[in-house]
Amino acid sequence: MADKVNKNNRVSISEVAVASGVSKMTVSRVLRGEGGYSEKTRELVMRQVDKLGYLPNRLATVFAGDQASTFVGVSIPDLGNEVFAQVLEGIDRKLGAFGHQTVLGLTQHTQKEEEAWIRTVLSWQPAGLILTGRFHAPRASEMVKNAGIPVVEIWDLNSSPLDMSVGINHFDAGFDMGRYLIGCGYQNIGYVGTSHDTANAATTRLAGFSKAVETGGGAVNKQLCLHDTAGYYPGYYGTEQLLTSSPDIECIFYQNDAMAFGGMQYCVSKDMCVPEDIGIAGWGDLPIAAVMSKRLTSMHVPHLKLGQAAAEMMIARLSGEPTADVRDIGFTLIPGSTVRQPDPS
Amino acid sequence: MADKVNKNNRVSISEVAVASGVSKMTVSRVLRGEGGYSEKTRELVMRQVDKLGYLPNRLATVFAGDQASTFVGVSIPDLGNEVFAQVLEGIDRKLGAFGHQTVLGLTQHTQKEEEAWIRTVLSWQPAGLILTGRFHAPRASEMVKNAGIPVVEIWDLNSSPLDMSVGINHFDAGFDMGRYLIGCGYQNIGYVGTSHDTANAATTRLAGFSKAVETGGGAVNKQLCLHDTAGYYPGYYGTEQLLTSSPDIECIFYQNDAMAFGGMQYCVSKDMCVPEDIGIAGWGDLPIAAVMSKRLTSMHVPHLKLGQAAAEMMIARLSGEPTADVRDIGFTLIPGSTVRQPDPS
DNA sequence: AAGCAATAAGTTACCGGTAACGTATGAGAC
DNA sequence: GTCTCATACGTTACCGGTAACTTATTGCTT
Repeated sequence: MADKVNKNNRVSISEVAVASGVSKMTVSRVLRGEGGYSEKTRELVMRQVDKLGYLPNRLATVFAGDQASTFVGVSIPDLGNEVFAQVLEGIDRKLGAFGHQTVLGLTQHTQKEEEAWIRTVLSWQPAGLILTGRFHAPRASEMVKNAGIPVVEIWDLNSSPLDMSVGINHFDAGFDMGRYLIGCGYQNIGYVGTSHDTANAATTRLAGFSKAVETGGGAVNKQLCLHDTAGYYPGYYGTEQLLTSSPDIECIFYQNDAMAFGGMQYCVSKDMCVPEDIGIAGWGDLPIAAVMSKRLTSMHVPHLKLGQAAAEMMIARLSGEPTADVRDIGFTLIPGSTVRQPDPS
Repeated sequence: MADKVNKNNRVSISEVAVASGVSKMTVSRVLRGEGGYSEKTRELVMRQVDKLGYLPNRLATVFAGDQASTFVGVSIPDLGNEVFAQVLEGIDRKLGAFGHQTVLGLTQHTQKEEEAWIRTVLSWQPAGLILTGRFHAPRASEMVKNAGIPVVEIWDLNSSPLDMSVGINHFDAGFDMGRYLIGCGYQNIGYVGTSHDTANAATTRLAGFSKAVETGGGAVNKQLCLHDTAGYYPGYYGTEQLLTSSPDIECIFYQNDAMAFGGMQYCVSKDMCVPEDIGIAGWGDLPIAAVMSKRLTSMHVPHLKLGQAAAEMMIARLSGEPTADVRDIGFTLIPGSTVRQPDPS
C-alpha cells in the first residue's frame, strides 16, 4: 500500500476525459455542475468518475484559480486545558459545517512556536486564520497582515485587532471576581496559577483581580505561579505550597476550575471546611464545577459559543457578508457556595 | 485587509527573481539550499526575499512535484472527552516536531461524518491519515486504500488494519476490569455509559467486561446507555437513574472516569459510602482520578503516548523507515479504593 | 595555450485543474 | 434557403513551483 509514496497513481481529470471520450474541460464543467454540457455527456462522464474512483485534487484548483482554499489555520495553546478543547470543538464544528477544514497548531503558550506555525501554515494558502490570544511576535503580526486574509483573534478580546476579535475582557472579568470576593469580606487573598508569561489572558485577569482587591483594601500578596499545566494536581500541590508558607490566607483564587478543584481536594484532605475555613474561587465554569460537592464559585465563559462565534465571523468575512470586527462574548459570575456569602451591603 | 480575497497580492518566486536579476530557477535553488549557486547570488536573492517578504507557496510545490504534502489528516470523535483531547495533543506535538501539520476532523462518533471528512481531506493530497477507531464506512475504507498513503488506526487496536494500528484491545481491557471486580466479591454490577453505537471501543469494552462478569457468576443486567456526552453530569444523573430503578446494585462500572466522578458525587450526595455501600470503577485514569477524595479504581491507558506512537509510526512510514504495523500500547489496572478490596484468593 | 571538468547559471516542460476564448452544430425566424 | 444565435463542446494559456536538460563561465591540467 505505502510502497508508492508519490501520488501519481491518483486518477486525474484527464484520465476521466480520455475514458469518457471528451475533453478535460468538459469533465471539469460536469464536475462543477455549472452547465455547458448535455445530459448525455453528464451521464457519460459521471459513469467514468464512479468507475475510476476519481477524487478531485483541491490543491490544483486552489493553486490554479484566484479562489481561496477552504483551510482555516487555528492556533490553540494546548489541549490539556479543557477550556481550549471546548473552544476548538466549537470552531471545528462550525467551520466543518460550512465546508472548511481546520489546520491545527498547538503553540504551547509561546509566541515563538506561534510564529513558526504561522509561517508554515501561511505557505499552505489558508482562507483565514484563527489565533488564540492578542499578543503575537512582531514578525508573526507582519506576516499575517501581509497575507491579506481574514484573521480572528480569540479568547483575549483585542479592541484593536489585526482584523477581527472575539472573546472577553480578562481584566474586567478578573476585576469583577476580585470585587465579588472583597464583597464577601475577604481581605487576605491568595492566587494559584501557572502563567509564566506576561503576555497572556491569565496574567491580564490576575492584574484586574489584584486591582479590584487592592481597591477594596485587600491584598493579593501571595501569588503562586507554577511551571506546570493548569490541571487538577498542580492545583492540589500549589495549594499545599501556598498554605504552608502563608497559613493565614482566607481565600484562594485559581487560574481555572480544574486547579480550584485540586485545591479544594487538598483543603478537604487537611480537614479544612470550605468555605468556613477557606474560600475557593475558580474560573471558567468548567463541567466539573457543577458536580462538585459544593457548587464552585467561578466565572462562566461560553467557550463553545466563543469558538462558534469565531468561526461564524470567519465565514461571514470569507463570504463577503458584513460582520462586526470586535465581539465581546461576555461572562457571568457564578456565586457558588465555596466562598462566604457576600455582605448584604 | 480582507478586501482582496484572492491571493494575487502574495509575492511569488518570479518577483523575487526579477528583483534579484536572476532566473526563478536560481531563486528556487537558493531557497532550497541544495547548491548550484554562488555565495554572491545567494546573498542577492536572500536580500530580496527578506525585502519583499516572500513566503513560499507549498501548494505549488506539492502540486508540481511527486513529493507528498506534509499534511496529516487526523479524525477524532470529539474533544469534550478528555481522552481524545490528550491523544490529539500527543499526535499534533509529535507531528509538528517533524514538520507535519494536523488537519483536524471531528466525526462526532459517526461513520457518516468520518466518510465525508475523509473524502474532503483526501482531496488535499495529505501525506497520511490517522483515524480513530477500527470501524469505517465501506466507501471510506475503499477511498483510503485507493489513496495509497499511510494510515494509522488508533485507540481501538485493529489486528488486521487498513495499514497500521496502535491502541489497546478494549475487549481484553474490559475483561480484566470485570475479572477484578468479580475478584472483589461483586456479583450484581451495573454499567453507565453513552455508547449508542455497536461499532466503537466502549461497546467492545463492555462486551469484554460482561463476559468476565458472567464467567465469574455475576451479571451486568443493568446497562444504561445515555444519549449524551460522556462527561461528569451524565455520570451523575445516569447513576441516579440506575440506582433508582435498581437499588440493589453493588458496584457500577463507568464508560470513563469523568462519568465515574459524576456518579460518585451522586452517591456521596445521597449519603452513600464508597466503597462500603457501593463500588465505583471508572476507565481511562484521567487526571481527576488521582485527586479524588478516594483514589478512583480505573484502568490506565497512556493516551498522550498513544498519540505520540501513532505520529511516530506515521513519520517512520513516510520516511521509509521500518515500523511495526500493529502496536499494542497496553493498559494497567489501577486498584484504587473506590471498590472493595479483592479477596486474597 | 588548448583541453576538460566542475561550477553556475538559464530554458523548457510539466503537475491538475480552470478562465477565457474559439468553433461546430442545430433550431427557429424570416 | 440562409441568417441568427444559443448550446455544447474543444483549445490555449496560466497558476508557482521544480525536474531535467542545456549553456555559459571559471579554474585547473599538462
